[in-house]
Formats: sequence, structure tokens, C-alpha cells
Amino acid sequence: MINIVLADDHVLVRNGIKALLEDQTGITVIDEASNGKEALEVISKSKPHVLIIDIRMPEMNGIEAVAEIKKNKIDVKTLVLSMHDSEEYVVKAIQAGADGYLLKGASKEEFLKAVNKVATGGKYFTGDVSTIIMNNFVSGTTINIDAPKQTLKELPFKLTKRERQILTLVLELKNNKDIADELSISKRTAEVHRFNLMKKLEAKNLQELTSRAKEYKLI
Amino acid sequence: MINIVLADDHVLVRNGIKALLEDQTGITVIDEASNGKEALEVISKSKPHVLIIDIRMPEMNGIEAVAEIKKNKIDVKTLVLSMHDSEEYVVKAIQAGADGYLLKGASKEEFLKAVNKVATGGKYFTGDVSTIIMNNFVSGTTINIDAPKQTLKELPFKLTKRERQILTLVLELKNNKDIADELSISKRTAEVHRFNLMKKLEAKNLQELTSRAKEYKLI
DNA sequence: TCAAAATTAAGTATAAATACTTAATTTTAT
DNA sequence: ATAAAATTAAGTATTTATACTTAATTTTGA
Repeated sequence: MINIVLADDHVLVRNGIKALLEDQTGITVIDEASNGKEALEVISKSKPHVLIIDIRMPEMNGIEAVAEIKKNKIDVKTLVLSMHDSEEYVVKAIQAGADGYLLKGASKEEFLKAVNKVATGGKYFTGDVSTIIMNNFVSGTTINIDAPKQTLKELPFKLTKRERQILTLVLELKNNKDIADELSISKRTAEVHRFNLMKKLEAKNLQELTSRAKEYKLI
Repeated sequence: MINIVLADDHVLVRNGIKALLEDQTGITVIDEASNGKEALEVISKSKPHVLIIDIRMPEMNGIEAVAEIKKNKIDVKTLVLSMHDSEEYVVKAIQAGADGYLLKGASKEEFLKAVNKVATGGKYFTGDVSTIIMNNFVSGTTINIDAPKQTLKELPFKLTKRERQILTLVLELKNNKDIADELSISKRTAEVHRFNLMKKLEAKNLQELTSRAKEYKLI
């Protein structure tokens, strides 16, 4: 069993990650925080195994929080999330002592892999950042780190818990019958949820649903 | 345009990779080799941009070949392939000077990303190997490298060119109508191919087709 | 060149998905 | 406590996929 604290200033993002993780047995999100300072308070009370923390947050950012945790030898693994494509913070995160680093593009599989690896004492850094690691590793070059520019765009729709659950199954290419069986609901209900998902995500087929889901980081 | 030489002792594997890459415009496999020695000969003639080379091969293995290439400053980027899950050769590949390292589990997307990155002078190492890189990077620990044990299992079926092409489209979640339009064939023909694929891969639905395809590295 | 393999595509019946609507229950939040 | 939101599920018509078979053309390899 892996206990997690999520720190992100965006409820939507927290919920997305929560849905993603809690779909999995063995992983529980036991608490949440909306900035780095709060994260420090929360983990001292909740004692999670892993802290998943976004970089950009008000009050105290994720990297500062990680540095604080490592400085004080607080017993928690840290998985730093960059919700943006930029690789700008990687080296800082590593220097701060993060156990893992994930980009927004991470698939569900990668997410779970990262959490499991970090929780069991390993390290996980996305393939995308390996260039940076390699540069430091191989030649010792220092990388210039600037402030990130992007801000996460709001979702133009909201999914219910059930819908998110069914989205996952649909994206696993399961048909309505199987989804229904898995969730002990009728096939017709599964159909409705699928239909609503298609509408909400404005998709007219599975491919579009998949790409929309990726676009909105629901996957 | 990226020109590639493939070095792998398995024709099936070479064909699989070829199908994967050549589906993409801008990438051409201009030559092939079935061992490290042959690879060196072939690249001196064909002058490819990238050499994709398997580690386990008779005569001269992939890492020795890469080391030879770098030693002689031959102008070719090297992407080392480990068709097995093991991470055992990563460090050796890095030390030999490889520009990239991919595991068999790599998705088509990752494959293309890796090829493009390496071809444009970047480095690409799968997320899976970052632990090893980090260990060396962070603490300087040396990793013990043993000989791999597995051997690649033969495919229990063979796909025709058209089938592989249609497999790709099917796995992109396209329906028969769209596949038919894309390939300028009738919907019925697309159906037949899909049907044959399901039979050959012993799948009874899309999920199974996907996992079979992954299993056999067709994706 | 000639047989074998591959590609094409039609036929037919059945099962499932799609595209809605309506509406009865449950759950949730204030 | 109650209104709003969510979940459930049925109805109906249409389209698409599935599971085959058969068979006419093309392509390819020896």
C-alpha cells in the first residue's frame, strides 16, 4: 500500500491525478495541499510514503519544498511534476534531491510506474529529460534555468467521477459490455456514459476521444 | 530526411523496425546488417545518418561496434537497441558513446522520438534506464554488468506488408471505413484484413489485438 | 513462366455500437 | 431538508463491426 500526498494549486489537476492513481489498488491519496508550505505541514501530519508535488505553486514552489524536505531529512519520497513540456526545472529538481521527475505528457502507465518506483526507493525520471541528465552526467555542462512561461489551461468541460472511471476503461479499448460487467452496471448505462464522454470531449470516434483525452491530460 | 542502417541478426526484427519507421515520411532504411562487423562495413558504404543497432549479435556485438565507430570518429549517430527488458547494458552503451538507448518495450511514438532526437544531434535514453544513469550521475556508483540471458522468441505467425500497414491503422483506432479511404481500397477489403489480423494474432477484440501486438513488438 | 501467395472485394447473418430521448433513483452539497 | 447533480437504465432507429465463405485479380519468387 502506497500512501500519497498530492500538492498542486489546481483542484482540477489534483482530482485528475487522484482519479488516475486511485483507479489502481494499492495506492491511496491520503491528503492534499495547494502550495509548498502547506505540503510541508500536511506531510508532517499525514506521513505519506510519497509526495507528488507540482513545481509551480504560490507561497512556496515545489522545488523549494523538496529541498526543505531533503535538508530536514524528512522521511518521504518526492516525485516532482512539471505539468508543462519544458525541461527547465529538471536539474534544479535533481539538485534539490527529488526522487523522480515527470512531465505532463506522461501516460497513465508511466505515472504508475514512476510512483511505484519512487515509493520502493528507486528513482524515476522521464525519458524526455534524459538528455539533460546526460549532458550533466557526460560533460558536466551547466544548464541555464529560466522561469517557465506557460500556465495550465482550464478544461472546457468537467467529467464526473464515474465518467472518468469509464473514460479509463474506454481508452483501454474495452467495449460497453465488458465495462458494464466490470462495474456491475447495465450495458445501457455504460453506453450512456460513453455517449456523454464523446459529447463532452467533442469526439466523434475513438481516435478523437483518445487525442482529446491526451490533450486535456486525462490520460 | 533521415537515412538509417539497421543492424540486427534477426530478419523479423529488422522488418518490424523497418515497417515501424518507414510508415513515417522522412525516414528511410537504406541498408541492413546482421552483425556488428557487417554493420561497420555497411555504414562505411551507405553513410547513413543513424545506425540502429541491437546489442546481442554474432561476430561483433552492438556495443563493440559502437565503441569502434566512436573510436574511429565515424560520422554516424548510434541508437542502441536492447530487445530485452534488462537494463544491464546501459552503462556500457553510454561508455561506448551511444547517442541513444531504447528498450524493447518502447512504443512507436518513443521509437520515432528517439530516432529523431538522435538524428538531430540529441541524445535519447528511455525513462526506464534513468535510474541507472542517475546512480552514476549522482553517486558515481559503478554498476555490475552481466551477460543477458533471454533470447528473442520467434513470432508464431507472419504478417504481410499490407497487414502490417493495416495493423498500424487499426491500432490507431481507425475504423474500417477510414482505413479503406486512407488506403483507397474498399471497406470490405479492410474488413478482411482486420479479420485476418485478429485470427493471426489470436485476438478476439481490440484490447487483445493491442496487447498481442505489443507482445510481439509489432507496435 | 508459372505456381503460390497476397490483395482485392462481394455475400450473408448476427452482434454490437451509435445517437439520441426520456425518466426513475441515488448521491451530494448547502 | 431539499434542490441540483449524478447515476442508472430502458426505448428506438440506424450504422458499423464481426465472422465467415467464396472467388476474381495481382504480385512475387524460383
